[in-house]
Amino acid sequence: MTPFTRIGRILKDGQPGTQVDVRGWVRTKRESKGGFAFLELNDGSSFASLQVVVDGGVPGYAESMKHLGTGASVRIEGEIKESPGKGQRVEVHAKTLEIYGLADPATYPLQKKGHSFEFLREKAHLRPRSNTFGAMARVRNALCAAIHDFYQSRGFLYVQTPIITTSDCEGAGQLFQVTTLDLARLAAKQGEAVDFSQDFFGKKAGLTVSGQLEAETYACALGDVYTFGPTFRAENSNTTRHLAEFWMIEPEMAFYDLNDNMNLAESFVRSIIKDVLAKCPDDLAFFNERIEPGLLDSLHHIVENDFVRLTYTEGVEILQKSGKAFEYPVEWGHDLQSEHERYLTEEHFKQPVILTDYPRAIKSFYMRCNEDGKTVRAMDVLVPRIGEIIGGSQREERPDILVERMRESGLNPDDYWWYLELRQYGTVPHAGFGLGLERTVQLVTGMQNIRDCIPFPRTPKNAEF
RNA sequence: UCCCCGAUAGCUCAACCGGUAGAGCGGCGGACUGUUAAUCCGUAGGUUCUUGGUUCGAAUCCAAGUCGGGGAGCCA
Repeated sequence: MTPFTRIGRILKDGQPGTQVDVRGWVRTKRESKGGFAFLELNDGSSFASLQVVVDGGVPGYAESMKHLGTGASVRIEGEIKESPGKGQRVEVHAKTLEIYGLADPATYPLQKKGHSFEFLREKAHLRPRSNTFGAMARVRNALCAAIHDFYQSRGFLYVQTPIITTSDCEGAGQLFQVTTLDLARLAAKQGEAVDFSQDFFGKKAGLTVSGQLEAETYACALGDVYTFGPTFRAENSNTTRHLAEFWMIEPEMAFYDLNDNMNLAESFVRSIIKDVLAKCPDDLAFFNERIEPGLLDSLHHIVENDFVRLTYTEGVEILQKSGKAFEYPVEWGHDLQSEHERYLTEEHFKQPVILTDYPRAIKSFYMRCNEDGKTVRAMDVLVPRIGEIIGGSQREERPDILVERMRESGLNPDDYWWYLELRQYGTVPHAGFGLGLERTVQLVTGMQNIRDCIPFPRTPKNAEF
């Protein structure tokens, strides 16, 4: 137990007459020269702040009030009382006021009034002190807890897959290179090939773009596993839904087919949203009111209704019959454009959609080939506003076909010798998928930009902090 | 990476046809015995993103660059 009380607790069930010690940061100060002041104190334990009434009789009142402003950190000892004012059940009447640190109002960047998210991104070290980012952090935390709960309660093993990898070309995105070689010296020796045998790992290494291949090895031994860690893509992506560093949850299940995979994905998404709705009502009410009107309705709708499931081919037919003038034509064999996905999930079905059985030419080598020879057992979960939130598939467990698909994709099977051995020794049908954590935070909070759904976003030209 | 848009006070923005910059908020000073983005009065605050060009004169027009936003692609 801490020697002080967290504000969320006081607001929830603090009883009038109780003596408390609270510590936090001043959000606003409303001063009356009549001899008292109101402080809004926030310590991150809840969305709402605590109103503290500081009477002129509190020791050091005049000196404290002269300097105290938004952003200052304080300790207050006082008594909980019923609040006569509107907007709060209880408040604290201070008996003592101790200042830990002042925040010069002339230079402190956060004002009482709202700031643009662009501005706050440049103040990533201070933005958690704002309503929006405090709420985002609590929702993100609740989501992470819900994710672990979901898998732990189903007996899945949490497996840590490597962040540094030497399997180049895992099939998704560009790798950030990891090296201890002296790049300046190499640059001076232009024209000569780089000798990676001299590098730290003895070969070219990079940051992982997916833990899937390694997760498969544990699924093919222990049954149901999941990874939950950072993922890196060195793509020059400049959009509201891409990050160079993001977090991904990748469950991988032995003896699952595509249908089992879809069932898990759907109950997963619905379950974690349900948990966050229950755990973060105040934060979500704020997002619903100030960030994305209609958010709560749309989240409840997702929780309470089945996802629509259809094949890629059926999706293409719906799009072609829609009569909608798309910027890009819909043609079987081409990947669906954002506008197509959005039409399906936002206009046609108005709820999450799981698309399956994509053309094999546009999907990764590890996805299981269908008997028709044209499609693979892939699945994408599409949600309104965000688009793709999950990508997954039943994996190709037949060694000969897998090798054929690698060659088809221009990969050298020798580089994947250990992955192929999973199929040579005791191969099993299995499936899995990847859920983007930040896209889920976007979905749940209604935040427009994924850069505001992670504490310190990494995007092209941005790795400050 | 491509397309479009933008960069002016601490923040959000305005400034007509090219004539040396203005508001709200915030800050500071003052008023107010219960406020809730408090209110009211006063006040200070500017290398108009950078470099170059056109012009008697550029925040304004042109070029390049940098950074930011939206859309697209890549995907989660």
